[in-house]
Amino acid sequence: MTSAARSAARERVSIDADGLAVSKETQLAPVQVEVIELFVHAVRVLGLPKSVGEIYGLLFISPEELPLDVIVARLGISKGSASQGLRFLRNLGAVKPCNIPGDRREHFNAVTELKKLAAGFIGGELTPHLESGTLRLEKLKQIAVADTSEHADFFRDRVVRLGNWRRRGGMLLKIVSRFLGRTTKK
Amino acid sequence: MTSAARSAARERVSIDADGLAVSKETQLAPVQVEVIELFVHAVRVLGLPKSVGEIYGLLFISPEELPLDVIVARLGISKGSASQGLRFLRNLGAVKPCNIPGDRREHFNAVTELKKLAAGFIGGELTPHLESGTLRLEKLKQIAVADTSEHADFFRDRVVRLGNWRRRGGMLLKIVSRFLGRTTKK
DNA sequence: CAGTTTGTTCAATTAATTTTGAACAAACTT
DNA sequence: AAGTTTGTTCAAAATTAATTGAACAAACTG
Repeated sequence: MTSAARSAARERVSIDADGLAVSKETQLAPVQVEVIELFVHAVRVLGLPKSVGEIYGLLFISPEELPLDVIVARLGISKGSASQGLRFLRNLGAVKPCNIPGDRREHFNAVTELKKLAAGFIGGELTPHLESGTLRLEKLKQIAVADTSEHADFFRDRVVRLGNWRRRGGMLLKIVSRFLGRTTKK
Repeated sequence: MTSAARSAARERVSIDADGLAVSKETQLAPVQVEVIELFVHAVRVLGLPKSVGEIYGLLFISPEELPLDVIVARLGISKGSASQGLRFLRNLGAVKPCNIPGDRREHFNAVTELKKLAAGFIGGELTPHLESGTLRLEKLKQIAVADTSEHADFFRDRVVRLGNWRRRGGMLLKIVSRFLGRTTKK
């Protein structure tokens, strides 16, 4: 496709009632639109940008792997957003690149096993924060033992409590991973 | 304290290296500054505003209950922020109001049991999202059964998978609550 | 009751985050 | 090698979220 042809296609893009881009060439099925919206809401809860939800949602509800420029066209987002969103999702292990014979473009598949998604999110987003919290806590202990104020005992008590919270937080992440690893019926 | 006296106090407020307000009258101990910073980072991870972390952190590391205007003075935040932050924390059950005899102002205590905090956060922030997700999913099922496209089977498969995710998410919240309810040693 | 204290609300401001798009580089094609 | 495709980067623009502060109401006080 020449860049002129691409501009022509762009001009036919319109925005539907829910804010998703649609056009003759890139039309999404109603189910797809709905699933993408669901993921946009879900990633908001996790504190991730909308575009990440759109991209993952589109891949999740697409029967075949998609290259970057198709994602851009179907969602009506910028190439930059798509590139960054895909990198993020790839780092988390939420999408997998795959090669399509006879096509130079890198295609992407959604990883749909909840266990893998959770493991990626825990390892990529949660654990780093927990670890930086651990560092802060060490610093805090130093400061607390050095404190000689009237309230030193109270302060040290609180710092101990924070240590307990952190330990339980770490245990929780393990429990969550283990639970999601099981293939539960019922 | 007259409003003139308050302005005078305000003028002596300065900003330290870490951005926390300090002054002769409202100086925070180094441990306190550190704990507040720790909470600011923690609430960021949870997707809550900085001011909420500051307020909770201050109450957590204060030996006595504090009224709104003292929180405002010690943190150097606006009365509006403090009022909204306290309402949020109170709704979550993370702080408790209490009466101090001979003082008309409402004072606040931090709730420091991890179980209670988690229960409040799960009930106040997570469950509502899970429930709105449930509604979306119902709508999605409707659309999926009505789909007659080439990919109808694939779509229905995915919708079933989302239903499984949601069910497991609900179970997870219960497991987390149960775990944090236990008083675990080691 | 007139004045003060206490706390809430909300429109405007400020700050933080996300998205865009154009410039660029690398890999391929003819 | 010149041109095309594919994808990345990053400064600027747009969007979204948080904070401020002034206006307000309610509850008290003398």
